[in-house]
Amino acid sequence: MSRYEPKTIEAKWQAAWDSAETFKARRDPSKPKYYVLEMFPYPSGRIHMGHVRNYTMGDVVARYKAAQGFSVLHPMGWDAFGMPAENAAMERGGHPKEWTYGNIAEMRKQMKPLGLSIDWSREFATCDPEYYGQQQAMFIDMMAKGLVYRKNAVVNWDPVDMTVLANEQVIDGKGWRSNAAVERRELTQWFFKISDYSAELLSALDGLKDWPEKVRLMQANWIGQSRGLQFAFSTTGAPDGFDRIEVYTTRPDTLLGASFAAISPDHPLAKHLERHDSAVAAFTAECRKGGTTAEAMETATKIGMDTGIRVLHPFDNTVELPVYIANFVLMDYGTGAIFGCPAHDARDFEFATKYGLPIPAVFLPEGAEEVALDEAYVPMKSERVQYIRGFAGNDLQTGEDAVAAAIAECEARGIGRGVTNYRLRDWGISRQRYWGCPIPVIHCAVCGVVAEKKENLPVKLPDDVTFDIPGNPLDRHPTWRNCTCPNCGADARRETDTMDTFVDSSWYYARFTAPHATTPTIAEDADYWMNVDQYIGGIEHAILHLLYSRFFARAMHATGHLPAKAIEPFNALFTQGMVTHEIYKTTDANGRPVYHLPEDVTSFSLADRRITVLGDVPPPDPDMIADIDAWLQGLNDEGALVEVIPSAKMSKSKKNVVDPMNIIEAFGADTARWFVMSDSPPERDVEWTASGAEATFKHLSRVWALCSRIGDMPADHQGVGDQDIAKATARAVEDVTRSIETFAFNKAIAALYGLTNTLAKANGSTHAMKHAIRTLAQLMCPMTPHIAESIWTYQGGAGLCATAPWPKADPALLVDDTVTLPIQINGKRRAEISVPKDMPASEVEKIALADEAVVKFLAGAPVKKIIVVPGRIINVVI
RNA sequence: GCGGGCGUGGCGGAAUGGUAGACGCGACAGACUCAAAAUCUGUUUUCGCAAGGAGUGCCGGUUCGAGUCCGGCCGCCCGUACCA
Repeated sequence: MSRYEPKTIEAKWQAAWDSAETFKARRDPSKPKYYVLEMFPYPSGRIHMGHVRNYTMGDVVARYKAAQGFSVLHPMGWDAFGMPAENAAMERGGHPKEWTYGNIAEMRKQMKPLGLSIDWSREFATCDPEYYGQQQAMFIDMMAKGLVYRKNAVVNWDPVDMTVLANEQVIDGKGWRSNAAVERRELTQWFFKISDYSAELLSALDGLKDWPEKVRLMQANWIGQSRGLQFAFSTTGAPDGFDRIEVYTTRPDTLLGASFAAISPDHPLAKHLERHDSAVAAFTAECRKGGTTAEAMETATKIGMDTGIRVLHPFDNTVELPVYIANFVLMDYGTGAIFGCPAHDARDFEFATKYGLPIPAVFLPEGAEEVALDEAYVPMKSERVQYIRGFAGNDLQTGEDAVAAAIAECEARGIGRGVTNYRLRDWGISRQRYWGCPIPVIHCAVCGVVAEKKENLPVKLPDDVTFDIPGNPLDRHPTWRNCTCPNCGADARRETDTMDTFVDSSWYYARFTAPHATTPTIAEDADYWMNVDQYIGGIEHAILHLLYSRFFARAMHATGHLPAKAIEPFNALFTQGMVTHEIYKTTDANGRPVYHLPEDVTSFSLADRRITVLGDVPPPDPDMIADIDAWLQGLNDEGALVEVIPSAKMSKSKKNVVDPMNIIEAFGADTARWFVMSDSPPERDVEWTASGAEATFKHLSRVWALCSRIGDMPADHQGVGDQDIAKATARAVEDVTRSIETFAFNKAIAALYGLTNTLAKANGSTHAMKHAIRTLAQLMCPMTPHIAESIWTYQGGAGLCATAPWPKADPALLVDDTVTLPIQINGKRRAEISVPKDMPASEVEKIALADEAVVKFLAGAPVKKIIVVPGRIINVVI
């Protein structure tokens, strides 16, 4: 066996897998199936270490499950629509299509050398007409089911990208991609009725046992269920048509603490008033101005304007409350109007204090006397309080009980009704962009909005477009835009909005089960392959992508494209951490930071200092160590001292990136794969270090050398310690198996180091050594499949290592005949003894008490108690 | 503010309530070498020559026994927010 040359063997084995179609997913009713999916990439043009980590994790699971005898589906595709392609076209010319498919080809070329066990025959891009045509078909089906609608809506308008953003895409008042301050505009938009499923999307979270608790919580908070009372105030002095104002409250138990009512600046009453009253118009304009930027949100003070209108308290018509327009009341939550209870709401308190409104307390801490409040008293709803202005239930009760009693009482009196509210809004999917899935509808002067006929699908994007003017090229493309009505044949006009790219990624997992079908899915394939057994991706998709996918699976079931069992499409979810790297920074003459690529700096360890300098500087003479500073001063610009900023997410602007291609070139894919799986637990960030990568390569070289040594052993070599080798191997099988099952890849790798070290020191018989290293190859195969194949073949393994059944540990080898038991005295470890594993506790006790060290420690003191945990520990209490 | 997570050697991190620090990095020493690199063999929580102490952010509790469970602090990270 020659030297370890990853390049040679990796290309060789990848070709062997290809020609054997090792990873082709086959529907095999005789086998259990396993569907592993990693979140598919956006084709930005280059793969990064995050991709390597994500796809290696999925690959470890896929290869392991295949070895366990599952029929595995492990596909790959491209989330290929979206703005960057258009931006590239605007900046550099060219066409989004060419840019996208060029990037896909480039990234596929970079991904293949990783040796992932992917069924590439199922590959597709969401911008393939074959894919988005089926998406259009489903859109039409969803229209028929009433899951799609159009409405005028105030939307978040991104002035840079010139498009509408969903609420989910607005972060701190800024566009999630452009980072530009979002404006408000009113447009007619297409929506998916995700809110129909609010209650179910929330309650079904409980069933997702194999999802991270964190993700379930984030989704639950996003859906935002609340229970409260909706009721109407009667008004006095209001314009015609506004004799009632509906309000929603989650604290109806505090109704007798009401001191004002407030409506949103976007409330219909406010809009009516502003048309007739310039002072109101000025005020509402003021409210709308702020409130988008991050600082404005932080510093926003509560402002209000008394409309002069009064409402009557529902319990007492003689009590009148003023109606304010207030900037902190949101139109799109509840009814856009509130009643203010300053005593028990911090926000209302601030408002009432500012405008001199009364602050009557409704309840007090248990046992307290009524005193003037200097801040709002807002106890937990689970806390018991003393009601002094209650109207339902006991005087002493918890907030929860009081709310329930208040709702019941109000319903009985006919004042309002209990309502469950959700924060989740319908999903606005219209985008005024070119590079997306066209919404397949036609606007006809006679028939109105009509769905395109399915036989005319896909509604393909036109190729002849330009991006020299901002806005949507589809809008100014007459031959594409003009069409005939599918209903009446009259001249009509195509919808020019395209779909949010989150729609594309909301069902790709289902499409992988039948990627080239002429319907969105095929029942038999979906039945066999769904659900995704293990989904792997970044935590950044905890809310949007995963919530939309959960909705879409339900919609696909409702429209007959997925079986009922697939409405929760992802059985298990794993969210992996990022790959981080140090940042190397110097400062230029103007004091501005300058960042340097990892390959452009050199680090040394000198005494207890770590020195990092620019350029490829040879390490200092050991004699200089005494005077490092003098040595440093002797360096020119080339060797300037570099500031090292620890562990940050890899980012091009900070130049702390390591190109996976360079690593594969230098050390091979197996090294890259092993390194990203070692050290850190997969859910945490992993720091990429050059020394770690090198150490990995050295380790794989050692394994290679070990394989070579075993291969050179004479067939009749007897050696010693075969039993120990068999035990160490069985132990490793057990540990690696359990670790992979629990996603503890770092621990699996630790166990593999352990077995390698044992074998390197062992001198067993040729037979025992060969068996052990073949097992080692199999255990390494999910992580480092190429070197595993070479070892497997070299040591006489049959067929491909990738298709060999996963090794099983002989349980007899996992238990030792003798065990070492530590002896504690009063909980402190003082000695240890070695005893046969099934020695009765009474015997163990005797031996322990007779132990020399124990006798010495006891010093004759009487033993109060002795605890023997079989096979574990002995504790003597004195 | 609210919700969640996490605090263990120089570093990344192990540890079903049962020998704290597996495994890796780094460092140190030795072998090989004219020398260096590579490789191999050791050592490496800390105080102590040793015997023996101490030790998992801090304080307290439960337990024969606590990194692990409970209560209270401190610190860091993530998510989220005028949600009535």
